[in-house]
Amino acid sequence: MLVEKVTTLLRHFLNFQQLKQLHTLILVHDLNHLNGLLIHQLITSQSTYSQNISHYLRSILLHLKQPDAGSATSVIRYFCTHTRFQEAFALYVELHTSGFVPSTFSVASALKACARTGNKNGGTMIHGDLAKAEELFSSMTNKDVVSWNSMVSGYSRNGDMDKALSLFQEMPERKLSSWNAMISGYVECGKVGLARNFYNSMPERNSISCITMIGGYSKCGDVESARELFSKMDRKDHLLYNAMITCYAKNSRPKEALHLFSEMIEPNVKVQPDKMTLATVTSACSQLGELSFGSWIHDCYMKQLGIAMDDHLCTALVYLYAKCGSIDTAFNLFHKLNKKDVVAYTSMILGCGLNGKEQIAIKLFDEMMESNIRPNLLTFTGVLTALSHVGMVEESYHCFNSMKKYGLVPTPDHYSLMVEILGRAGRLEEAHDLIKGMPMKPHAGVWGALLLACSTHNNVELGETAAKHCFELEADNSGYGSLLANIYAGAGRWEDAKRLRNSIHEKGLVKIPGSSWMDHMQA
DNA sequence: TTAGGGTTAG
Repeated sequence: MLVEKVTTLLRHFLNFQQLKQLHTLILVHDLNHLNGLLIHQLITSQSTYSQNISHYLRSILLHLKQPDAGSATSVIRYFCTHTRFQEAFALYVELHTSGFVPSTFSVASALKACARTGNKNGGTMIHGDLAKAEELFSSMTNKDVVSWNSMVSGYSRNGDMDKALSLFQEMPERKLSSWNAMISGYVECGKVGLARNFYNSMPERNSISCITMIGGYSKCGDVESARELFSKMDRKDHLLYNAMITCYAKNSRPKEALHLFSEMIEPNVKVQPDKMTLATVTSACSQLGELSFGSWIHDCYMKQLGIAMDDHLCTALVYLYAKCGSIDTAFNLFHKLNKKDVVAYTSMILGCGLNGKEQIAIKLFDEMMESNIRPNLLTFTGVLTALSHVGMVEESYHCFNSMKKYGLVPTPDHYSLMVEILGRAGRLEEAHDLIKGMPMKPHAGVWGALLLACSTHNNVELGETAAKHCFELEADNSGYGSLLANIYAGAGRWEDAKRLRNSIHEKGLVKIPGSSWMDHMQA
């Protein structure tokens, strides 16, 4: 009697409070099988993400003695559709450790969350669950397209394209989304050519197929192929524009990104941008140091379109303002973030480090460490840049050496910064030793930093060594020759200086503005 | 009652 009553009630539209009351009823009367329905209603009654609901959903699931796969999948998907991939994956791990038996659907959802958070280790963990899911799948009597697709996407997200392909070929009725899952898998493992073969042989395509391909070309730097596919699409929605604008921005072609954006909003095209478009366009502005266009987006355009701020867009603006030296505005936005993550902190640290606010950059880094936010390679670029400007050698060493604590391997750029720091302090031999001990081949920027230091400290011998490497690595950059000539002149070796300057002149080399070590200082 | 494919920030 009660069961029917609660079930009927659950099929009606109820608000959060009413659903909570029903949940109490379910708990008291041990009507566990109704939890799935309750969870579904809780999710569908919400149009936006809410912290409240999210906590509540988690607690319902985790208090179940045996959470069913359907409910678990619904909640994981709730997090995913609201781009809370970390929460989605964390929930899956929690369920897993409490003995939850995964289904094909829950595995596919968890893998999606994993892929979007860049969590490779998680993918490996789920691999084991995938085998269980496959068992479950083979025992299913009436497999529908959704279950087939879940298996295909499960394997393709896990990088097992052989299995994904054989399942795909076995599928009785392939849908558009099945093809898209295959394309996405090949793109993910860097096989963009194979992805393109699939794309070409598809019976029909939608904008998702095209977006996936553009993303693949973007990742491998093939902007031209991306543009070719983009141009061929006759109906272009804002998602397609977003993908292409992102492709330009990610491949350091910010001008083309802005150009395509202006094309998108032209009166005769008039595709409505969303917050993703604006986040990407803001990023293109940052690359160009184009503050006026970016602040127009912030001050006018968002209001005009009725687009609300979100953390991604806000972070893009934080970096724009910080990089352009408007540290106060950057800070105001930074404090408005719902969640200050590694990207937000790094944006502030980089911006402050570049604009003479070194102490603030260092303070932000400490604050970030105290909040247990894991730094990444770019965070260290930011903090080392700040430290280099104030000449804090021992702190820099400490910082540089702490990278491995976070599983980070310093890149040649980080070595460049250390060489610059040691060089400024006049510790040239030490800088040279650091270069000699590098586990990878130093690029011209590393030797360039040493060469620059040798010129400020008048060290001819080491300067010659550094210059020799620079010439080898970047033969067409005359900046290095000029630096060495200055060193000769400073040491009174006028003949050598003259000889070098003449040879630069003869080769017709023009000093390239912003050589690579300058880029490191200004990037 | 639910479950599958894509694009955003340093």
